[in-house]
Amino acid sequence: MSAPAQPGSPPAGLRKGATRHDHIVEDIRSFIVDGRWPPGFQLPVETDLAERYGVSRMTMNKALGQLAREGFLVRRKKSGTQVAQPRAESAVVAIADIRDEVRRSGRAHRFHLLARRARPGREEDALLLGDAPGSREVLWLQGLHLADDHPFCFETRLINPDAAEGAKEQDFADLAPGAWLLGAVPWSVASHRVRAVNATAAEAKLLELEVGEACLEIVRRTQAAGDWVTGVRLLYPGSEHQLVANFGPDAGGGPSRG
Amino acid sequence: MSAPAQPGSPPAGLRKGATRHDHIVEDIRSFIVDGRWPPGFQLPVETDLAERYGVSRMTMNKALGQLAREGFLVRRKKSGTQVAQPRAESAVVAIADIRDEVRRSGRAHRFHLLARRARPGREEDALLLGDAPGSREVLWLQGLHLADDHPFCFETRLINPDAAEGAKEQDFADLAPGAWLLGAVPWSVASHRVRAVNATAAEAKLLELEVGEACLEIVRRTQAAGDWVTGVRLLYPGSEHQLVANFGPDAGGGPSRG
DNA sequence: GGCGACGATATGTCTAATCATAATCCCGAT
DNA sequence: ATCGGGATTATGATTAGACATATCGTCGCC
Repeated sequence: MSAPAQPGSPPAGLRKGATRHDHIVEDIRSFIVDGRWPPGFQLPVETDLAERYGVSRMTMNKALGQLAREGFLVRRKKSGTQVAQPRAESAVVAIADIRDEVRRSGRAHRFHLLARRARPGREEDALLLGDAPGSREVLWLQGLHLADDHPFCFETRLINPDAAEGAKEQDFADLAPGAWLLGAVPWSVASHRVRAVNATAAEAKLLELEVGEACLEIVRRTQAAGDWVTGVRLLYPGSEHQLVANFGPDAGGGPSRG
Repeated sequence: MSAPAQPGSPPAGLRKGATRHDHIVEDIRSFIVDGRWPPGFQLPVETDLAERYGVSRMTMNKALGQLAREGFLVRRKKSGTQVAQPRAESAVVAIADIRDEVRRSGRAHRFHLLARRARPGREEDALLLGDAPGSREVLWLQGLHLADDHPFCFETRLINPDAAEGAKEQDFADLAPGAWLLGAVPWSVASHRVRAVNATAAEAKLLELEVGEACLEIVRRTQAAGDWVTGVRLLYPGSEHQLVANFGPDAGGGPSRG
């Protein structure tokens, strides 16, 4: 192995818009991801690196701290800083917004409302909401997302009219309820569940599939201020749709870990 | 609406192990997620907040900067700091390590090797690897992950013997290749793809399903130092398996966004 | 009334310094 | 030889201060 290439050389080659610690983060990350610094590699001490890069210890600390939060480095007092071992074979997959998803593939997005009812909550609503909504009135919707007028996603949704002000007055004829809710609901903390299911006869007809064809089912429950706002089930043709992730060692210490 | 509850009150109630900026981050985040500070809400200026919390501006800056990176706040010079609008209906789903997954459900994990061959690369290998491996020799494996001796996941894998030193000598009879690779490969940057597929007759038999039943397919390609290390296809019974995520507005500015 | 320049303002970044904390090393006593 | 305790060391946290930068308002000129 011998000594890996040295960092800290380029004080001149500063890209515009990049701060010093950004530059250092990218530099060190490149050392790690391309293998020049293997897992377990012991980095020089903070003060040393700071001197090599020509920055103060605070700036170096910020850069190393960020890399540690991202999971590339492990830092322990006295022991110093080491390149992290690859963690479990875990990863993180992004679920995109439907409109963005369709548009990114270069097609036109359209929403077609199939059904809309205001009715009291039922037991079966717990499938979308986790908890039963009680006997309060809920808004129930079904619709189809189209990409270039081709079926893309079948949506079944419950909305809490108490939490989503103005929902009762919306007819959702063309506007997808998800898009409308984004602008109307004060905040959302959501939980998602992804499964594979076989298309029922009705679903197959709507999505223009064979009965029993595998579909990707995403159930999302959205809350705000303790109360549920909406629960939605999205059904994508499995052959067409896919979730993609590109990731290094860690997801980067996101917000809701507690 | 009126004035939301004030922050900065508790200088006394410091939990153990929590730093000051951690405390501030949690405090402000709670204001946002439970709706006391709605989207678009204008926060007091940094110096003001710092004074209220009894910390320096640097510490306050660290806390606000972290919340901004997490996506809860939007900061612009002169305009000040605002609570972010809920972004697209996007989310992030975690893919866990298979052993962890099984063990977390309280069952015993076991791997059963079905086939193992060293052979030249083929065109069809591109399905797992993205690119064709050329005519170099590859290691091809198939096996079944069991939870309490019940089929849990069907695995098909290609390994690059040049990148994974010692792979040729491993027989993988009991040790799952994923677990072995974690300890043998210097680093891995992986890309994942999740789809829904119908079980073929062979797959259904192995997983003890009906033919055509919906399954969750995860394809992972792992690289190290520019070369591919392994490509794997994991097939889970769709009814049994699910991916779950709990998230706020953003995934938190992870490592590989470029 | 419209347009441009300039100043005020809030955040962004960086520095040097200090204290805290945890882990390790090392040396001496038993 | 081993165990314990202090010294050492590297990171962690915090602060006050300084300068940079983007942007919003406003004032004055045309």
